[in-house]
Amino acid sequence: MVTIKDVAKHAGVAFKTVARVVNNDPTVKPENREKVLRSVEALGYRPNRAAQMTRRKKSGVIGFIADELLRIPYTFDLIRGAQEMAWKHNRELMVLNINEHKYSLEAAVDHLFQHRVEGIIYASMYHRQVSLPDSLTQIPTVLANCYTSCGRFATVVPDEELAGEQIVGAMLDKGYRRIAFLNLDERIIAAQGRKAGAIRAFEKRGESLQNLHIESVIVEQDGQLISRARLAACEVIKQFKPDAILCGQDPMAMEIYFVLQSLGLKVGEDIGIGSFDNWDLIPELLQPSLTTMALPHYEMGRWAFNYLLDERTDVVASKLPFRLISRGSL
Amino acid sequence: MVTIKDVAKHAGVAFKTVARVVNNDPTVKPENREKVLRSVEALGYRPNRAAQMTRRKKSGVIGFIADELLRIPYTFDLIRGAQEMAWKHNRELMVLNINEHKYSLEAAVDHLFQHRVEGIIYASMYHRQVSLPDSLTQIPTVLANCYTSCGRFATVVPDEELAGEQIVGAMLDKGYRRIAFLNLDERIIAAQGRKAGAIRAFEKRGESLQNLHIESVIVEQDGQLISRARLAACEVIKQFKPDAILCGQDPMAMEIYFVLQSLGLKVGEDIGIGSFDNWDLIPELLQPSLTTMALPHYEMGRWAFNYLLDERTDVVASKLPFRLISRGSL
DNA sequence: CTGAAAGCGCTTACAG
DNA sequence: CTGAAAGCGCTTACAG
Repeated sequence: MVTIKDVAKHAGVAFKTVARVVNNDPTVKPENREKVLRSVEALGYRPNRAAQMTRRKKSGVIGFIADELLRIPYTFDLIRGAQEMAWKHNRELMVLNINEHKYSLEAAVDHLFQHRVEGIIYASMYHRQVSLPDSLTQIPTVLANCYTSCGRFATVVPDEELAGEQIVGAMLDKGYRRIAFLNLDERIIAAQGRKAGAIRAFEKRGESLQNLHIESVIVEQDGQLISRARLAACEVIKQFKPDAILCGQDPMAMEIYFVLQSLGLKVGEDIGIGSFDNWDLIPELLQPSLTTMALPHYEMGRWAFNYLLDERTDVVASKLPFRLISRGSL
Repeated sequence: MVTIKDVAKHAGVAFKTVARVVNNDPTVKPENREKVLRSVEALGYRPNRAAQMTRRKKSGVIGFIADELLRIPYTFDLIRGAQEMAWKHNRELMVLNINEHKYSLEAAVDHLFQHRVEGIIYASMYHRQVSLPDSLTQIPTVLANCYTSCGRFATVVPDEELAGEQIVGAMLDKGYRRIAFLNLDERIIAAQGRKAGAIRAFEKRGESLQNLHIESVIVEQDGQLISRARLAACEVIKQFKPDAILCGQDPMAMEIYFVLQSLGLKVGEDIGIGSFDNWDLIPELLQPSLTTMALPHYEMGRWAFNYLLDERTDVVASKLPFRLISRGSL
């Protein structure tokens, strides 16, 4: 590979001058700069990042540990958000996927330490509590889409409660009066927050809570998710008679569309449907297309990166809002 | 940060001895090895990868360039496949997402060269032709899920034709006789191959091609994908009267399920449904669940990495088979 | 089995 | 504005 010395010889200057040009040091005679630039071009020189890192004693690398417990399409936006910031600020993002079988979290952290990362983003694929090794306290660390019980790390998570309030508020504002919320498992933090938000929306508007039915229809049993969404929808329609249904996630909404079609009910006309996630193609593919609360994964990725970039050390718990995407189902 | 010299002082040996222990050089007295290991543990020493790379003149890094034209959930398996191999062989995988707006391909390649990558995997998110800068010929490069017209690079792609033959063959073997294939845009290589495979399945079994209807129902117009899947399904059911429908992708199959339900037809009983992709949750969420051909993204990621690992230079065009996932719809 | 010297490709710190 | 020297934390090559 061509080095700084090769370029120097080719350009007829000292290798230090080449280093100056490559690092945009302004104190180089324009004439020499030109010469060097031409040689760089001619030889195809590119600085050796490993050597730079060694000498500078700064890696410029931020580690990103992603747990792969679930495979949810939009979660990749967390990585994307961080990566775009990294690119913009000329930093490296070193992404490591961990999962129980293949790599331990410890091994991932060790790996990142070997690369002398200047900060670590630990991101969970769904909003939940995690527990992390103590070694992470040695280095600036942010948690994205998750939190620890110890409370020693800065975190950024979706504002579940606000999301619940917003979507239910939007439904009420559209004139829907009787809302059935088919929620996720209430042991999940998301389900708790959204439930509280839904109730708050009713209370703020002085609506009677008699007109709000909340029920968990996806529950975890023995490590498996069991959905009784279709059955629950049938029952709730018959007994509670909602004029709108709020679904805990878009895939569930898809199932509800099937139920409604089988009952001869038209979404957006006979009954309104709202949901959470903005899950891949599903919202656009349904007819009518699905109004849903998009998770702020991209924004969380950015937030986490910027926290590290700004060299912050405050232990904040930042909550980012969802984005209401209005389509035809409400 | 603690260095090899700190450890040496702490252990009372020469720093070279520490290096030997860290690199598992067997020619170290067990006694000294113990001493060093204890000091490594006590001081929390971890080798500095940048310094190792600099001196070894080997980066151990493989670059992975991912085009993000589309956001298809399972495409992440391409990265996963490569990453797991990298981990296993103690290599680094440096993943760079490119997209038209943010980073140019050139910039990504330049970035990878700065890191002295020992090989590059260029992966496309859907099977298509790409064009790549000449600079990539300077370094071992494999294309995954894509190919160039120049034919200078090794490639690994899904075997579209075999997939078409397998799924249609499976349908025929189950006793379905009249099959409507609602294909993707035929300008897409996947659609071409699958069509040829479907025809071959009929021919191999001596079935009349009168009983195979193939039609493209998702087409690109002005850069936008237009799906007329629902309409086309209605028409084809009325006119061609198939006993099974093969869908070009799982999201389309979902739409067809809605159509069939509205027509009072039961999937798996009145009519069989097959599909391609194994797209995220969709196949499992449909009732009955969807039989589909899973794309070999994970396998392509592994294949590409192994090609580079084995230091191959042959310009092969490897085709990997899909996996038939049998569920309730056939 | 161990160690002192030289060197990887850069940057830092300093002299001119 | 330019350059020679020293050094980053390791590995290589060699001597003992």
